[in-house]
Amino acid sequence: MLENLDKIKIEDPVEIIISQIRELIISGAVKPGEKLPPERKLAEKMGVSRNQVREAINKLRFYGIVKVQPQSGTIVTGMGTIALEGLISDILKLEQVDFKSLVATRLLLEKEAARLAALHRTKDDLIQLSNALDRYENKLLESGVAVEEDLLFHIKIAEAGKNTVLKSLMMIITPDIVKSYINLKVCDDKNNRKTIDEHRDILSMIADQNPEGAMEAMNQHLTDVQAFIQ
Amino acid sequence: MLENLDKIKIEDPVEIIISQIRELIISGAVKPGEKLPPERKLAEKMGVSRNQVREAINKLRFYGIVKVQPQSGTIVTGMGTIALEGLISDILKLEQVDFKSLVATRLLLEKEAARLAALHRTKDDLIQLSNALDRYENKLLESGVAVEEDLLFHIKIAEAGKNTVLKSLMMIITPDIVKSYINLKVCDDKNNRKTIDEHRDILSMIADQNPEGAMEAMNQHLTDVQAFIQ
DNA sequence: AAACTATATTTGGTTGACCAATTATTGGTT
DNA sequence: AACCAATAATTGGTCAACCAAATATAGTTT
Repeated sequence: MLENLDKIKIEDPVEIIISQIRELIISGAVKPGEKLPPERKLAEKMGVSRNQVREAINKLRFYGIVKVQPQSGTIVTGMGTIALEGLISDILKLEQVDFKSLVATRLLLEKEAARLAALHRTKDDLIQLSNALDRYENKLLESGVAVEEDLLFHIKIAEAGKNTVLKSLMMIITPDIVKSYINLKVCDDKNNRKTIDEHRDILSMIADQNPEGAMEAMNQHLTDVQAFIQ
Repeated sequence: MLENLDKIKIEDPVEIIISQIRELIISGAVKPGEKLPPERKLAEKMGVSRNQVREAINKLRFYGIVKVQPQSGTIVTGMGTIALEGLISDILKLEQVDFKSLVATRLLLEKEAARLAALHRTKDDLIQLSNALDRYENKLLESGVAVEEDLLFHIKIAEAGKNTVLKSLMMIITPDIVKSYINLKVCDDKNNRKTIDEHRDILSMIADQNPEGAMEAMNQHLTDVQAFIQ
C-alpha cells in the first residue's frame, strides 16, 4: 500500500528564491545595470531569512549573473538574461549530463589541446608532462587504478598549449569525466599497457612539435577509451 | 614621491582559508572520501570566524571539491585534487582571461556547435533559430547594438546541436565574450549589414543540413569579428 | 558478553544583532 | 539659486548564539 505514494519533491528554499529573483530579471522589473532590491527587502517580501536570500545571491554571483558592490547594492550584469535562460531549473553546473555529449565534447577539447601543446610547448612543459606521465604509470602499475593521474596528465597538456580558457573548460568537465569513468569501471588490467603506450605516443608527438600527429594520437587514445566503454 | 609605493595586494580572507584547506587535501592529511575537520575547529585553528570558513567551504562545494552532509561533516570528493591543482590562487572562474585564448576557444566550440546543429536540427529548432535571428536583426537595426541577442542566437545553435555539455560550456564563456565585446566596442554600424548576412548564411546551412558548410560559415563569421577587433 | 535504548555530544544550518562603507538628506554658506 | 559639508539612513558584510539532525557514549537488559 505504501509504495503507491509518490515521493514528494522537497525543493531547496534557496532554489525557490533564485527563481523568484530570476523572475524579477527576465520580467524586466530590474534591468541589466540596475540594482536589485536590498537583501532585507527581498527577505521580508518572500518571508524568508536574509541569509537564505544571501546564499541565493551568492550563487547568482558565482554564475556571473549579478555583481555585488559592498555597502551599495547588487547590480545585475548585462548578460544575465542569457545565462538565466538556461537556468530554468537545471541548476546549471552541468548536472545530469548525458554521457555521449560529455565524451564527444571532451574529444573536441582534448584534440585541440594536444594540437596547441605541440605548437607551443616549452622545454619545461615537456619535463612537467614527462613527470605527470611517470606518476600515472607508477600509480597504474602499483594500484591498478589511476584515473586522477590520467586526467592530470591531460590537464598538463592543456597547460602546455597556453590557452587558459581551454584549460579552464577542461577542468570544468573533468570531474564529470571522473565520475562517469568510475561508475563504468573504465580501468581494466589488460588495457593498462595500451593506454600507457598511447600516452607516450601523445607525449612524443608533442615533443616533436607535430600538431597533426598529436591531434591524431589523442584522437586514437580517446576513441579507444570510448570504444572500451561502450 | 608617492608613486614609488607599490600597491599592496589585499588578499581576501576566504581565499587564504581556501588555500589552507587545499593544503590539507593535497598534502594527503585528508584523503578523498574522508571528512574535513569540522568548521568550528578549522575556524579556531586559523583564528578566523566560522562564517568565513563556511563561505570558503561553500566555494569549494560549488566546484565539486567537497560535499557537505548536514549535521555530519564535509567529505572531500575523489576528483578534488585535480581541480585544486589549478586553484592555486587564480580563483578559477576564468578570471583575467586573455582575449586571444577566449576567442580561439570560442571559435572551436562554435564551429562544432554549428556542425552538430546542421546534423541534428529539428524543424522546431529552425523556428527557434529563425525567431532568435529576427529578434537580433530588429534590435540591431533599432538600437544599433545587440550583443545579447547575437549571443542568444549562438546559444540556440548549440541547443539545436543536442550536445548539452557543449552548450553548457558555451554558456560559461559567453559572459566573458560579452564583457570583452562591450569593452572593445565591437558593434559598429557599417558592420551590421555584414554580420546579419553572415548569421543568415549560418542559418541556411543548418537548414540545409550541411555540416561542413555550417562550420565554414561560422568560421567565416567569427574570423570576421575577430579581424574587426584587432 | 552482546544487543539495544536512552542520553550527551558533535555537527552543519539558521537566526538576529551589530559593523563599516556607501548613499541620501539636510542645513548652512556663498 | 548653487554648492558644499555634516549628519542620518541604507546596504552588504561579519559575528556570536542558538537549533535540529546525526553521531558517539553510557547504561540497561537479556
